[in-house]
Amino acid sequence: MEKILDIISKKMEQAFMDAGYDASYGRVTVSNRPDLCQYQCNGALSAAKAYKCAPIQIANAVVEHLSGADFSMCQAVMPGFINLNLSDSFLASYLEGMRTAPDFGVEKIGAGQTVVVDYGGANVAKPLHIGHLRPAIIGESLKRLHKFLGYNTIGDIHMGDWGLQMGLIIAELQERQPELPYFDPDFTGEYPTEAPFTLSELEEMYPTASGKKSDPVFSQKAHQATFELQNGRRGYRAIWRHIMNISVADLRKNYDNLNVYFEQWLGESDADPYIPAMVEDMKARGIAVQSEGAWVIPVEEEGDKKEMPPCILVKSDGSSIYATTDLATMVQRMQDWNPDKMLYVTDKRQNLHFEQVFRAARKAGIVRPETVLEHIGFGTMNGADGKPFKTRDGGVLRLEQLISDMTDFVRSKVLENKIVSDDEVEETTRKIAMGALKYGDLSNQPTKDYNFDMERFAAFEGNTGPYILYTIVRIKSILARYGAWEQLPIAPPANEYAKELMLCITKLSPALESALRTSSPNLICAYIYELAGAVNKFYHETRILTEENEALQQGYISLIALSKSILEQCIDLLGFSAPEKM
RNA sequence: GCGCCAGUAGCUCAGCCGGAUAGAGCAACUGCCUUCUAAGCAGUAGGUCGGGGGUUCGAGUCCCUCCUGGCGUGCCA
Repeated sequence: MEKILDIISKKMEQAFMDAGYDASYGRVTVSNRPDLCQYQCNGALSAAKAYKCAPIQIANAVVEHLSGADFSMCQAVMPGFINLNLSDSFLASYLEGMRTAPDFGVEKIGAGQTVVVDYGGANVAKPLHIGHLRPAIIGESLKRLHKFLGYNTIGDIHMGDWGLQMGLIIAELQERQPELPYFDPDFTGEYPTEAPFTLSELEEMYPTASGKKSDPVFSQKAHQATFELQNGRRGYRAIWRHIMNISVADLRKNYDNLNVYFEQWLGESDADPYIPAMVEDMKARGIAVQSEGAWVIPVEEEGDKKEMPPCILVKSDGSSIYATTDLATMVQRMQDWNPDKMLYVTDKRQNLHFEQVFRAARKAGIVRPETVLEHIGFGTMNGADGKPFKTRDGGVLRLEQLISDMTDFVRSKVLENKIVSDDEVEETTRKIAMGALKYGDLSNQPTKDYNFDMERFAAFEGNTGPYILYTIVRIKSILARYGAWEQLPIAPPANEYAKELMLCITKLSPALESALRTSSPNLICAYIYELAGAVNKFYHETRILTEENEALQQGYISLIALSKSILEQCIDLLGFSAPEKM
């Protein structure tokens, strides 16, 4: 469906032309003075200079040429604003269009395009910690938004599964259990199918090994093991598969728990096979040059304001680096999926790195010239005190722990309210906790640092996830009591609160498109906060179930039903869902 | 040094391509439950939009400059 602003802008542009002015002045915006009007056009003000006359004259002339039953009011006011109100019938028919169209008539602007969202960054053999929360939540939301707007979407977790960490674990395992067949170079039989360690042992081994990096002997062994693993040593590959199996199962469980699902579980190891040919090609074509012992891709460009260090492709010791892996991953993605857009959701401190990699990719022709490459650099999540998040003993907080803290907090509130039956407490708690956590994160601009304050996120008032959920639950409750509501058409607004709500509903498309364009799920949050507010005002001022005029009541019901559907759709884009009661 | 980002109410943050009176939430205070869930609604109070210049009919928004904070700046990811 065409957006309302586009519909009225076209009419306004036509009116400007009919009045003898350039159509470009006819852009209409949502009013910033809702007490005066619903929509406004400021074009007469900017046109005044070009046409050397008073803005009010232009506005008056334009209003003369505006026509149609779509407006209940259009007037020119000093110094030259053009104020507009939609007619009730137009509003109702537009909403009825949204109600009956698939996906509320939101235009599929991404149809035919493929986007890859790279948003995991989890490391194998290391439990997810608090730092993995933002990429998971933001990435999942951006992926769902793209999908809703018609893109073919591929979420790729891009695990860290190939570096020194693997060598460290292998070296550590060898010290503990040297008798294992994996370490016998002459072993030719089948390796055990059972891993020689459990998940918790694995999680303990890695930090232990990591702590021994300063020991030159151990460090040498770890580097050697990494090298041999990457060069295909049979026993080490077998250990690696054990680590992967155990670790991926655990990661999957944790991401499932967050309602985060990846289409692809690829990692750095999957990019590895593409590296040699890519590097050779870049050397041969002169894209990569030698510098200070390394092979680098110069990426500085005309007009750079800052120093742009080259992108290092091969380190001076001959090994590859994260830029190499990222470029090779692009090769794989272009070859397998040929995406039109790639989004990287990582910490904003990697901004320069991705700037370099993107430039290198374009220079080397790895991606098409029109392929969109975007780094969504998110800010740091700090503790409630504004300082980096630490546990009491100074360690890194595990993601599981954070979720369980939030869940416990929410559960006590749910029990306190005594609305939910005993057997539904857990499911309800889980949904509210997830809503609180995700909304608390996503309602901030992704690029900004923010403070994680459980008290505030799970507070059941104000601009929070639970407030949105509560709004949905209230509507559900009424609809359940009312009965069959699915076929009821939208009626013209019966009161001011209904009209406000209806106007708010029409802003769905622009809100989602802005969110996509700027990669900002917080715009979805802002939209549903406004929508929920409009619903609650309407709810408070209008008696719905006791309304005796049947036509009026049906209009109320269809309106809140549509509101509920949109709210539910939007929170699904944010990655959570509403309980039945709360 | 250079670059990027931020600075808006006591706190946490919105503010779209420059438009009319800078908006929410929290905290504080005040009303509204025998009526669809009060996790709600309504209201009061709270601002030199970091400072100073400039452009414009009009600046929180654009330009310059200064101050403060965070981050980055060739072989970690």
